[in-house]
Amino acid sequence: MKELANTTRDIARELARKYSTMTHDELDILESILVPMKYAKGEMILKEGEVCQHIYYIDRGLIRQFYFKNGKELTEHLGTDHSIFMCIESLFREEPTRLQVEALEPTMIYALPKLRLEEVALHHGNIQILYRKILEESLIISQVHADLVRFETAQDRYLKLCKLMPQVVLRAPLVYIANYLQMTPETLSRVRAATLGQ
Amino acid sequence: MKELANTTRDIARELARKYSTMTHDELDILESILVPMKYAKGEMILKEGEVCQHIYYIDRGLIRQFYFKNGKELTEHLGTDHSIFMCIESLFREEPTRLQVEALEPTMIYALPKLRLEEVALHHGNIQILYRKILEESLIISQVHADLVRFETAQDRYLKLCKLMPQVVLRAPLVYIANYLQMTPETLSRVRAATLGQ
DNA sequence: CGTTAGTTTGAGAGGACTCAAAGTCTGTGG
DNA sequence: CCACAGACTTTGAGTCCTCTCAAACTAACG
Repeated sequence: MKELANTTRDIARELARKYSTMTHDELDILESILVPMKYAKGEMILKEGEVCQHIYYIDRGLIRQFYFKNGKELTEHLGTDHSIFMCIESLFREEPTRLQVEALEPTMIYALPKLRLEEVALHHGNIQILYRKILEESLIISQVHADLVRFETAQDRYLKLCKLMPQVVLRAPLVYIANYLQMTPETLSRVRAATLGQ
Repeated sequence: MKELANTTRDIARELARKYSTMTHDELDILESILVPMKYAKGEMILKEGEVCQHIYYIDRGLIRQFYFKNGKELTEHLGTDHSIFMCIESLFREEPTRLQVEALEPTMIYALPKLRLEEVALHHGNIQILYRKILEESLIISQVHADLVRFETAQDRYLKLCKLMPQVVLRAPLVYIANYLQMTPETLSRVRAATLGQ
């Protein structure tokens, strides 16, 4: 248990450093609301119909968020070490998700419960700022992803993703990368074959 | 001037109602930081290279956000009455925008200066909540738009936009709607011709 | 070491693009 | 109030990228 507690503090520090600054008290509070969660490869982190109540921070691992559209599974997001994800509509509207989340590797997550985070944000300026920065960063990421797929050929989308998220490209199965880039697995396979030199 | 002040209060109430609740004091503060701005058709609201310092609330009018990519103008967003927009990367990173904003109709805007908003959010819980809800809503909207263009034919994208933003479809020039939906103007024109019955 | 999931390769079809030209609308000035 | 210039939209023809369907191949896991 000692070791777990230490790690939780590490993550609190990591979050503080990335998104804000913290007094010792605030760091204690942040640490106290973090929830460590461990998932095996293939395990579901959030299933359709559940309500998302956390902002998730991936310590180590790989996840995909996906949903069904016209009977097909679409990949909304791929996330890896040291990044944030959440099921936006479910989290903020407190409704059941359409977005499901699956661990593609053994994955260690530290979750911030939204309700607790909002409580402490009211009285602790730096945590308020942390929460806001997390939302801001998510907005920027969604904008960058939108740009990634806008008016680009399949090949260019892939090459840009390689630069933007090299870890994801190396570690995620081709099907999900293809899906995330809005192309079929066949097309991505051909793009890769054509790209080998570059 | 009397009339302008009244209108500013109206907008403060509108924002309070949409995004949070407010004490009288908080409503006064919110009103005091709102900046009314008026633009003629075709006028630029934000030019490339300027730093976005406000969250904009459209009282009446129509705007488009666009940027250049591979020498072409791409429409990132179309916004109309009673909606929020901002140049996300510029606003949060305090960098010059790549995103420009143009008024497509005579447009009345009330702007929230980010710096002032952050100041008052630190000490006024309801304004903090308002700010957060605005960010949350923006995230949801960007997700909905991402879904709109994912694995859909040109025709389906258009039909869905008609349901989602009918005012925009009625009032914006075809070129920008086409661009926003990730198709050429020619394609949208053909889609419309094929859709007349429906 | 077999079974199944995941990836590659092939052939053919189709949606959306490009380039080009004609047609229509809008607003300004005579 | 009409005429004209410029902007916007429509229509056409041909091409190409990506999709679909199908089958072979490879890798991963028990």
